[in-house]
Amino acid sequence: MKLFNTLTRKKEEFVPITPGEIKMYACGPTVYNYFHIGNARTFMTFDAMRRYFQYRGFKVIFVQNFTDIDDKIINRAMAENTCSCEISERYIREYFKDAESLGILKADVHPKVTENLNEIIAFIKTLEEKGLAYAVNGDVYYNVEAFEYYGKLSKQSLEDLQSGARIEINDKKKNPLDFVLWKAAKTGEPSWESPWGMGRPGWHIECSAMAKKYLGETIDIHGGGGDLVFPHHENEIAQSEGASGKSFANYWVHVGYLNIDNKKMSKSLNNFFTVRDIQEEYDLEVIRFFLLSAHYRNPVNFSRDLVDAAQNGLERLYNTKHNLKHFMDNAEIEELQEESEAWVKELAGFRNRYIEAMDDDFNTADGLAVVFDLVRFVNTNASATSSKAAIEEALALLMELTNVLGLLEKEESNSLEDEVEDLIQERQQARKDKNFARADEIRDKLKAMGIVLEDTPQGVKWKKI
RNA sequence: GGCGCCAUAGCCAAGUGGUAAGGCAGAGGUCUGCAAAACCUUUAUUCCCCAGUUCAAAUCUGGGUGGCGCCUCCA
Repeated sequence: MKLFNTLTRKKEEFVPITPGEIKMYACGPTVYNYFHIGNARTFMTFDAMRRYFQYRGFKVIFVQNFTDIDDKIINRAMAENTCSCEISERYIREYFKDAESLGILKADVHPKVTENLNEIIAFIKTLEEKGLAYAVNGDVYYNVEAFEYYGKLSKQSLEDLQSGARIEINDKKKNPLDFVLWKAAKTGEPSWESPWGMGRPGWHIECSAMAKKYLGETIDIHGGGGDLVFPHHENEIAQSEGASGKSFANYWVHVGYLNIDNKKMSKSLNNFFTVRDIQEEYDLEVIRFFLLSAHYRNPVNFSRDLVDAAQNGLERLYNTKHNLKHFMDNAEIEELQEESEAWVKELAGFRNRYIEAMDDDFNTADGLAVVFDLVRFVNTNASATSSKAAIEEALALLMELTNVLGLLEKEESNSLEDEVEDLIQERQQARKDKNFARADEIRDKLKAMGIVLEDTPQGVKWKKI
């Protein structure tokens, strides 16, 4: 299996620390609002990667944090005249709702900053003892000049970074690039006791502390959105490797941006759509499919037209699933027969091609292309006259390859209201009587109710839209 | 100024040295009472431009052009 590593800017053969096991950490959201679909892309990508690793037989331990103490949360709390805990708790709840709609499974651990203060403080103390951090009036800063590898992830030297620095002058810092590990409390803000006085942690330290607590000093994969490379992940490396003297993460994985009109969707540009917004118009599985149809490292543009196209593509997949189920329900031959045996043998080839594509740096676009090839193959070969065993195998493979990506998991209800059943019956009779006007009338009526009818040699097939 | 990414059909998008996957949309056809779904055929002698390396380049090298990102909170 190959994975692109930001640290080396190359695709590398993936070798876990412990054979068969993957320790994975992804930076989660700061919970002060619903998350936008740019965030969604990152969360969904790591969810899909995790599922794929599991599919390939790895035991995966996946940690994704919540940043539940931060300026933005505090500001929002003040604006709403409430405590920051109320804001963060609310948006953590909302995170899980949106995540579920997107088919994102819960991580093994979702640690919160506020529940890991001891670990964070201990971590900062270690850095201080090692001469990598210094306290000034209740603040504690990381001394970037004391860490010789600072810049190794972003491939920038300290000098280069400084020349382009746009950060504000702060006389407390020895170097403008020094970043805060602990902030002295301001009045009215939540704060915790520490050796440096009351205060709260800086943003970067939390991930170092929590990754260490839940996964150990060296982890296999650390990921996040591309905008975290610098400074967040660079700072995490400085903290974690400075403290342990060991490699922090062997593979750094970064997800490309989601763009609007070719511009990065970001909170600061205010050009974002929240997942909540989109959900009003689309089933979020469409978004998942849309995002998966491009390689995770490439930028993706977001527009209604593109999502509409994705919706049609996903529908093709669902149609095949439903057609196969329909055939299965109507199959007359149970056991595998010679005619089916021939094409069932070819099925495994699609799995192999799929794995080959996905093993190459998680190429979901290529993987989905294989799924579509399978769909054509199955649509061509499987029919109601195939044996049930054969159709079952085809359906199982389709489900296997799509479920890995979190697609086609929805099971639709197979019951209809009596009124609808009656109408379908009436239409069948009308068709028998060649009263096509009445038949079409009923079909239109049902369509208006969201039920689409298909006449097949095995009877009427319907689906809800 | 430093570091980096991207450019493939009407649209989206794989492919990173061996002669252009897949999806959407469009056109024609098969099936159907008509549809729907599905299937078949069709849509890039060519991969932003120029030069070079090579038996061979969308893929490698150099130079352009255009777009984007990080260096400030952001997934």
